[in-house]
Amino acid sequence: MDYKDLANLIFPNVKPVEYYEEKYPKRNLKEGAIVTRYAPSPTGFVHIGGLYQSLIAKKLANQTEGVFFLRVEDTDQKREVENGVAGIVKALRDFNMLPDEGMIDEENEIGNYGPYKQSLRKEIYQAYAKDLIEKHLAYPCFDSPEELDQMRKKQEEAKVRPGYYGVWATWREKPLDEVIEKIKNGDSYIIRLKSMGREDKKIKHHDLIKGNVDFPENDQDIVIIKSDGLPTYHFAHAIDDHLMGTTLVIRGDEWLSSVPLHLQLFQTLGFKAPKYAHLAPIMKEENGNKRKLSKRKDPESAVEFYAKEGIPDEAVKEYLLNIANSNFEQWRKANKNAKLEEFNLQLNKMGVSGALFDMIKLLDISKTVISKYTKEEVYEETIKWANSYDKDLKQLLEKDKDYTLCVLGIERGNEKPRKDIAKWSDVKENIEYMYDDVYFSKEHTYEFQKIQDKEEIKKIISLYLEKYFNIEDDKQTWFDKIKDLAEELGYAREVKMYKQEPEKYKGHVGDVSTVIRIALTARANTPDMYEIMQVLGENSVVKRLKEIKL
RNA sequence: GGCCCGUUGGUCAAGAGGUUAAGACACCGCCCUUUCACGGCGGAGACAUGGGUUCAAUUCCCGUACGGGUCACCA
Repeated sequence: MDYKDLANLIFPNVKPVEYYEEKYPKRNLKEGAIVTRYAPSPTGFVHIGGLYQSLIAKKLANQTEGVFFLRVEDTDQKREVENGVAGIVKALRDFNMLPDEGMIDEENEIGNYGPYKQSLRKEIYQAYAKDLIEKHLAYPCFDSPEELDQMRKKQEEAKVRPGYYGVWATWREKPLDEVIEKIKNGDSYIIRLKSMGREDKKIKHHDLIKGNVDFPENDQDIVIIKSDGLPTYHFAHAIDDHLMGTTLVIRGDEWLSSVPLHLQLFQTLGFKAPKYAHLAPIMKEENGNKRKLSKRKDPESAVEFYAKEGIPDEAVKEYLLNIANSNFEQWRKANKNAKLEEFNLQLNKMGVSGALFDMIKLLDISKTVISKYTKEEVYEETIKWANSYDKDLKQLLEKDKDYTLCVLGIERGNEKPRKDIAKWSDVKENIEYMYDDVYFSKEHTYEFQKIQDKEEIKKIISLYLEKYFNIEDDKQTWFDKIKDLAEELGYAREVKMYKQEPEKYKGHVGDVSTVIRIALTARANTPDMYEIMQVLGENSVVKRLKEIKL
């Protein structure tokens, strides 16, 4: 009996590794092309950090004419969630970030380097594990989880480094007979890597984001195949990214400390290691401390949150790019209408420590993004959102599409477009009062400001209607007439005049126009009143002003 | 605790051995021929800390504090 026999006993039916090396040939891409991936567990939940990773990965692949693929890491069956893959694909689709290769829905995939779902690659991992066992670079270990726990406790008490290494690695050099007997006996076991690393030696790693980082070598005999026959993350990572031709691994920096292990794995398997870029996480502040955005505590950690709020995917991506490269802001300033695709992302410009998530900044970006939309785009996007989250709004918008377009077109499409919509869920509040049926179905409390006297208010409104209101007027005429109205009632026709000699007037034109604005809309703040009147039309304006109950 | 990483205004951040230490968001004030939003102008506000090295350090080195990550048959 030798190690070859042992390997055959453990994995009698797997193909030789050469088969896979041939089946997945080197990719034929141009020099410098980056092959990278997003490799989530199929929990169905996509974290904003996952989107961030994907965005960066996809961008780098696109920039270099490389490949961005989606691999599903479902080797932990306990965490499996139904339709988890579909949830991930949907999130990527919503953000227009579908991969070039990999899973495209729950079951299906595209690309020549699959399967892209790890549970379907079981025998591939086993083939390589078998190869390692043959070479005595891996071995079965029969310690139960309970025994390992006990060992760890002992190590803690003795104040030594915990783990399966050195003298603690009891199954590492057990006599073959004993091992084989246990296997034949049907005992449960796992496969461990036989680590050649030494803790007192350093390994150098150059990370594309974090820079040069030195670690002690890995000397732990880590598990590569679990007792259910599936690989651990580490082993699957090495096999998959080798076979799939990954050149750059972009992942969260919680993996940084696993780099020595991963490099060792690539080396032991005879693979060329990819480059790594470890991303700083997106953080949140709590009680003065920073912590990662949490799935449980922070709704904004879920990609779905943004869809629900109605924040356009473009805005979220733009915000993420802001965090990723600080020169993005400059670029955006110089290229106001350029597409995100045109921005050149650079890994070496990424921050090394986690940024606090800033919703206010996101909303500011979103406002700007939306302000550039045409009224038709606003209409379409709002309907799309309302269809899922606000049926009443959908109905309101669709009842009279032409009218709605006029409402959405107010102060839009010019040099300095309005920026009052930060998310689609703002739209309702912003436009509802422009619809007569909604407007008249509600009781309004008119909160007048400087001019409170009811008689005065009535006088302003009635005089305006009798003498100055004409829907046909152009903007300048309309404007002049408001001034005339103010003047006739003893208000300054220019604010400046009032400020110079306040004692001469009852107030100024702004006070008067505010009365009309509030009487017309029941709101103190609105977009340009001339445009509002034009959209409402003569009948509505007259009706609103006449029927006001003070 | 061991091992890694980090620390520039409230937030995101640029930056270099010698700078008046950028810019964006937020905040405040003024202006923009009537509100709000936009836009313009201006304001307040920062190099965690102690030692070195140096003519000179926020920038380089060491320590301290603080923060983050990691030490599974989870990824």
